[in-house]
Amino acid sequence: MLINELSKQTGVSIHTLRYYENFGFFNGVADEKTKTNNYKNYDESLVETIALIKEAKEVGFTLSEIKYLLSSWTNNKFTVANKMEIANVKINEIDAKIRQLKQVKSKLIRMLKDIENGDC
Amino acid sequence: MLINELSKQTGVSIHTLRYYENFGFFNGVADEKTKTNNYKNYDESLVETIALIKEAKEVGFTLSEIKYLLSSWTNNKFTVANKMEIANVKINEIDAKIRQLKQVKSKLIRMLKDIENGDC
DNA sequence: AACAAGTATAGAGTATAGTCTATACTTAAA
DNA sequence: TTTAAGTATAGACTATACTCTATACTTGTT
Repeated sequence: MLINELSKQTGVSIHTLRYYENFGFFNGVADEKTKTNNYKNYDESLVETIALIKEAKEVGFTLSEIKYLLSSWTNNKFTVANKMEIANVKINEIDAKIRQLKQVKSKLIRMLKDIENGDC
Repeated sequence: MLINELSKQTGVSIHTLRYYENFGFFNGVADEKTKTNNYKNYDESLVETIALIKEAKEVGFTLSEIKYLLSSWTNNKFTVANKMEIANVKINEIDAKIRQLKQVKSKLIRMLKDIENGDC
Protein backbone atom coordinates (compact mmCIF):
# COMPACT_ATOMS: atom_id res chain seq x y z
CA MET A 1 0.00 0.00 0.00
CA LEU A 2 1.03 3.62 -0.42
CA ILE A 3 1.83 5.94 2.46
CA ASN A 4 -1.58 7.55 2.46
CA GLU A 5 -3.26 4.19 3.00
CA LEU A 6 -0.78 3.25 5.70
CA SER A 7 -1.53 6.53 7.42
CA LYS A 8 -5.27 5.85 7.29
CA GLN A 9 -4.94 2.31 8.59
CA THR A 10 -2.67 3.26 11.47
CA GLY A 11 -3.97 6.68 12.39
CA VAL A 12 -0.41 8.00 12.23
CA SER A 13 0.21 11.08 10.08
CA ILE A 14 2.15 10.79 6.82
CA HIS A 15 4.76 13.15 8.22
CA THR A 16 5.26 10.98 11.27
CA LEU A 17 5.38 7.80 9.17
CA ARG A 18 8.13 9.34 7.06
CA TYR A 19 9.90 10.33 10.25
CA TYR A 20 9.67 6.71 11.44
CA GLU A 21 10.90 5.41 8.09
CA ASN A 22 13.82 7.80 8.26
CA PHE A 23 14.47 6.77 11.83
CA GLY A 24 14.97 3.25 10.53
CA PHE A 25 11.84 1.43 11.62
CA PHE A 26 11.06 0.18 8.13
CA ASN A 27 11.60 0.87 4.46
CA GLY A 28 8.96 1.24 1.81
CA VAL A 29 10.02 -0.22 -1.51
CA ALA A 30 9.57 1.45 -4.86
CA ASP A 31 8.02 -0.82 -7.49
CA GLU A 32 10.78 -2.25 -9.69
CA LYS A 33 8.57 -2.56 -12.74
CA THR A 34 7.13 0.92 -12.61
CA LYS A 35 10.06 3.20 -13.20
CA THR A 36 7.96 6.27 -13.94
CA ASN A 37 7.78 7.17 -10.28
CA ASN A 38 9.44 6.63 -6.97
CA TYR A 39 6.33 5.92 -4.96
CA LYS A 40 7.04 3.51 -2.15
CA ASN A 41 4.96 0.53 -1.17
CA TYR A 42 4.49 -0.42 2.42
CA ASP A 43 3.81 -3.94 3.55
CA GLU A 44 0.52 -4.88 5.18
CA SER A 45 2.40 -6.20 8.20
CA LEU A 46 3.58 -2.68 9.06
CA VAL A 47 0.12 -1.89 10.38
CA GLU A 48 0.73 -4.16 13.34
CA THR A 49 4.32 -3.00 13.77
CA ILE A 50 3.19 0.61 13.95
CA ALA A 51 0.45 -0.28 16.44
CA LEU A 52 3.14 -1.76 18.66
CA ILE A 53 5.30 1.36 18.27
CA LYS A 54 2.36 3.53 19.32
CA GLU A 55 1.53 1.42 22.33
CA ALA A 56 5.10 1.08 23.48
CA LYS A 57 5.63 4.82 23.13
CA GLU A 58 2.54 5.65 25.17
CA VAL A 59 3.82 3.63 28.08
CA GLY A 60 7.15 5.39 28.12
CA PHE A 61 9.51 3.54 25.82
CA THR A 62 11.64 5.68 23.51
CA LEU A 63 11.79 5.18 19.76
CA SER A 64 15.37 3.97 20.10
CA GLU A 65 14.40 1.32 22.61
CA ILE A 66 11.54 0.13 20.45
CA LYS A 67 13.69 0.13 17.34
CA TYR A 68 16.37 -1.94 19.00
CA LEU A 69 13.81 -4.50 20.04
CA LEU A 70 12.06 -4.64 16.67
CA SER A 71 15.26 -4.67 14.64
CA SER A 72 16.58 -7.58 16.67
CA TRP A 73 13.62 -9.54 15.47
CA THR A 74 14.48 -9.34 11.80
CA ASN A 75 18.20 -8.63 11.97
CA ASN A 76 20.35 -11.61 11.08
CA LYS A 77 23.26 -10.29 13.07
CA PHE A 78 21.54 -11.57 16.19
CA THR A 79 21.49 -15.23 17.17
CA VAL A 80 18.28 -16.85 18.36
CA ALA A 81 19.62 -16.69 21.92
CA ASN A 82 20.38 -12.96 21.49
CA LYS A 83 16.91 -12.23 20.18
CA MET A 84 15.28 -14.12 23.00
CA GLU A 85 17.33 -12.25 25.53
CA ILE A 86 16.48 -8.87 24.04
CA ALA A 87 12.79 -9.72 24.07
CA ASN A 88 13.06 -11.00 27.64
CA VAL A 89 14.76 -7.83 28.80
CA LYS A 90 11.88 -5.76 27.41
CA ILE A 91 9.34 -8.08 29.01
CA ASN A 92 11.05 -7.53 32.36
CA GLU A 93 11.01 -3.79 31.79
CA ILE A 94 7.30 -4.00 31.10
CA ASP A 95 6.74 -5.90 34.32
CA ALA A 96 8.68 -3.20 36.15
CA LYS A 97 6.54 -0.50 34.55
CA ILE A 98 3.38 -2.34 35.55
CA ARG A 99 4.64 -2.47 39.13
CA GLN A 100 5.40 1.26 38.99
CA LEU A 101 1.98 2.07 37.64
CA LYS A 102 0.40 0.09 40.44
CA GLN A 103 2.47 2.06 42.95
CA VAL A 104 1.43 5.38 41.47
CA LYS A 105 -2.14 4.14 41.47
CA SER A 106 -2.09 3.20 45.12
CA LYS A 107 -0.58 6.58 45.96
CA LEU A 108 -3.44 8.23 44.10
CA ILE A 109 -5.95 6.08 45.93
CA ARG A 110 -4.44 7.12 49.24
CA MET A 111 -4.64 10.71 48.01
CA LEU A 112 -8.28 10.20 47.11
CA LYS A 113 -9.01 8.98 50.63
CA ASP A 114 -7.27 12.04 52.07
CA ILE A 115 -9.43 14.22 49.86
CA GLU A 116 -12.58 12.41 50.98
CA ASN A 117 -11.59 12.90 54.60
CA GLY A 118 -10.87 16.55 53.97
CA ASP A 119 -7.23 16.19 55.00
CA CYS A 120 -6.13 18.78 52.48
CA MET B 1 16.60 20.89 53.94
CA LEU B 2 18.74 22.62 51.32
CA ILE B 3 18.69 21.70 47.66
CA ASN B 4 21.79 19.54 47.88
CA GLU B 5 20.17 17.36 50.51
CA LEU B 6 16.96 17.13 48.52
CA SER B 7 18.97 16.06 45.51
CA LYS B 8 20.70 13.35 47.52
CA GLN B 9 17.49 12.04 49.05
CA THR B 10 15.65 11.90 45.72
CA GLY B 11 18.41 11.00 43.31
CA VAL B 12 17.35 13.94 41.13
CA SER B 13 20.05 16.41 40.10
CA ILE B 14 20.08 19.91 41.53
CA HIS B 15 19.62 21.30 38.01
CA THR B 16 16.55 19.19 37.44
CA LEU B 17 15.13 20.07 40.85
CA ARG B 18 15.50 23.76 39.99
CA TYR B 19 13.84 23.06 36.68
CA TYR B 20 10.94 21.42 38.52
CA GLU B 21 10.71 24.29 40.97
CA ASN B 22 10.62 26.71 38.07
CA PHE B 23 8.04 24.57 36.35
CA GLY B 24 5.81 25.14 39.36
CA PHE B 25 5.91 21.83 41.18
CA PHE B 26 6.94 23.40 44.48
CA ASN B 27 8.64 26.38 46.05
CA GLY B 28 11.52 26.32 48.43
CA VAL B 29 11.30 29.04 51.05
CA ALA B 30 14.13 31.28 52.17
CA ASP B 31 14.54 31.50 55.91
CA GLU B 32 12.86 34.68 57.20
CA LYS B 33 15.20 35.06 60.15
CA THR B 34 18.42 34.61 58.23
CA LYS B 35 18.61 37.54 55.90
CA THR B 36 22.27 37.09 55.10
CA ASN B 37 21.48 34.69 52.29
CA ASN B 38 18.75 33.60 49.95
CA TYR B 39 19.17 29.87 50.45
CA LYS B 40 15.91 28.04 50.07
CA ASN B 41 14.60 25.34 52.35
CA TYR B 42 12.69 22.42 50.98
CA ASP B 43 10.15 20.50 52.98
CA GLU B 44 10.72 16.88 53.92
CA SER B 45 7.45 15.95 52.23
CA LEU B 46 8.88 16.89 48.82
CA VAL B 47 10.87 13.67 48.85
CA GLU B 48 7.70 11.68 48.36
CA THR B 49 6.27 14.17 45.88
CA ILE B 50 9.37 13.94 43.74
CA ALA B 51 9.32 10.15 43.93
CA LEU B 52 5.80 10.28 42.52
CA ILE B 53 6.90 12.66 39.76
CA LYS B 54 9.70 10.29 38.80
CA GLU B 55 7.46 7.25 38.75
CA ALA B 56 4.66 8.94 36.84
CA LYS B 57 7.15 10.27 34.29
CA GLU B 58 8.69 6.87 33.69
CA VAL B 59 5.35 5.40 32.81
CA GLY B 60 4.61 8.06 30.25
CA PHE B 61 2.90 10.96 32.00
CA THR B 62 4.09 14.44 31.09
CA LEU B 63 5.19 16.99 33.67
CA SER B 64 2.11 19.07 32.87
CA GLU B 65 -0.22 16.16 33.53
CA ILE B 66 1.51 15.37 36.80
CA LYS B 67 1.53 19.00 37.84
CA TYR B 68 -2.19 19.38 37.17
CA LEU B 69 -2.90 16.36 39.32
CA LEU B 70 -0.61 17.39 42.16
CA SER B 71 -1.67 21.02 42.13
CA SER B 72 -5.33 20.00 42.36
CA TRP B 73 -4.47 18.35 45.60
CA THR B 74 -3.34 21.49 47.39
CA ASN B 75 -5.10 24.11 45.32
CA ASN B 76 -8.09 25.64 47.06
CA LYS B 77 -9.70 26.62 43.78
CA PHE B 78 -10.87 23.04 43.43
CA THR B 79 -13.80 21.63 45.33
CA VAL B 80 -13.54 18.23 46.98
CA ALA B 81 -15.64 16.78 44.16
CA ASN B 82 -13.31 18.34 41.58
CA LYS B 83 -10.23 16.94 43.26
CA MET B 84 -11.76 13.50 43.48
CA GLU B 85 -12.65 13.59 39.83
CA ILE B 86 -9.17 14.67 38.78
CA ALA B 87 -7.63 11.87 40.82
CA ASN B 88 -10.12 9.38 39.41
CA VAL B 89 -9.35 10.41 35.83
CA LYS B 90 -5.67 9.73 36.43
CA ILE B 91 -6.46 6.40 38.06
CA ASN B 92 -8.42 5.41 34.95
CA GLU B 93 -5.55 6.51 32.75
CA ILE B 94 -3.25 4.32 34.80
CA ASP B 95 -5.55 1.35 34.34
CA ALA B 96 -5.52 2.01 30.59
CA LYS B 97 -1.75 2.12 30.59
CA ILE B 98 -1.57 -1.14 32.51
CA ARG B 99 -3.82 -2.74 29.89
CA GLN B 100 -1.61 -1.36 27.13
CA LEU B 101 1.51 -2.69 28.78
CA LYS B 102 -0.07 -6.10 29.06
CA GLN B 103 -0.89 -5.98 25.35
CA VAL B 104 2.65 -5.04 24.41
CA LYS B 105 3.86 -7.79 26.70
CA SER B 106 1.70 -10.45 25.08
CA LYS B 107 2.88 -9.29 21.65
CA LEU B 108 6.45 -9.72 22.84
CA ILE B 109 5.68 -13.16 24.19
CA ARG B 110 4.22 -14.15 20.83
CA MET B 111 7.35 -12.73 19.24
CA LEU B 112 9.47 -14.79 21.61
CA LYS B 113 7.66 -17.96 20.56
CA ASP B 114 8.21 -17.09 16.91
CA ILE B 115 11.89 -16.69 17.63
CA GLU B 116 11.98 -20.02 19.46
CA ASN B 117 10.31 -21.71 16.50
CA GLY B 118 12.74 -20.06 14.12
CA ASP B 119 9.92 -18.26 12.29
CA CYS B 120 12.08 -15.27 11.59
C1' DA C 1 -4.87 19.52 -21.82
C1' DA C 2 -5.48 21.43 -17.22
C1' DC C 3 -5.59 21.00 -12.60
C1' DA C 4 -6.32 19.04 -8.09
C1' DA C 5 -4.46 15.62 -5.26
C1' DG C 6 -0.83 12.44 -4.01
C1' DT C 7 4.17 11.42 -3.40
C1' DA C 8 9.31 12.29 -2.33
C1' DT C 9 12.99 14.91 -0.32
C1' DA C 10 15.17 18.35 2.30
C1' DG C 11 15.26 21.35 5.71
C1' DA C 12 13.25 24.60 9.11
C1' DG C 13 10.51 25.09 13.25
C1' DT C 14 8.28 23.49 17.73
C1' DA C 15 7.38 21.33 22.36
C1' DT C 16 9.08 18.82 26.16
C1' DA C 17 12.37 17.88 29.48
C1' DG C 18 16.22 18.45 30.74
C1' DT C 19 21.55 19.80 31.05
C1' DC C 20 25.27 22.96 31.19
C1' DT C 21 27.76 27.40 31.72
C1' DA C 22 28.66 31.82 33.60
C1' DT C 23 28.32 34.98 37.21
C1' DA C 24 27.85 36.41 41.81
C1' DC C 25 27.31 35.68 46.45
C1' DT C 26 27.65 32.78 50.95
C1' DT C 27 29.32 29.39 54.00
C1' DA C 28 32.37 25.96 56.00
C1' DA C 29 36.92 23.85 56.43
C1' DA C 30 42.06 24.01 56.63
C1' DT D 1 42.13 34.12 56.25
C1' DT D 2 42.05 32.15 52.04
C1' DT D 3 39.99 28.88 49.61
C1' DA D 4 37.03 25.12 48.33
C1' DA D 5 32.34 23.98 48.19
C1' DG D 6 27.50 25.27 48.15
C1' DT D 7 23.65 28.31 46.53
C1' DA D 8 20.87 31.47 43.27
C1' DT D 9 19.75 33.29 38.80
C1' DA D 10 19.81 33.74 34.00
C1' DG D 11 20.45 32.13 29.77
C1' DA D 12 22.46 29.02 26.28
C1' DC D 13 22.54 24.41 24.60
C1' DT D 14 20.95 19.51 23.75
C1' DA D 15 18.08 15.31 22.70
C1' DT D 16 13.78 13.39 21.46
C1' DA D 17 9.90 13.25 18.73
C1' DC D 18 7.56 15.26 16.04
C1' DT D 19 5.28 18.96 12.67
C1' DC D 20 5.36 22.05 8.99
C1' DT D 21 6.95 24.32 4.68
C1' DA D 22 8.89 24.47 0.21
C1' DT D 23 9.95 22.38 -3.97
C1' DA D 24 9.46 19.20 -7.57
C1' DC D 25 7.51 15.45 -9.75
C1' DT D 26 3.50 12.04 -10.78
C1' DT D 27 -1.13 10.54 -11.23
C1' DG D 28 -6.08 10.64 -11.76
C1' DT D 29 -10.17 13.37 -13.01
C1' DT D 30 -12.72 16.45 -15.94
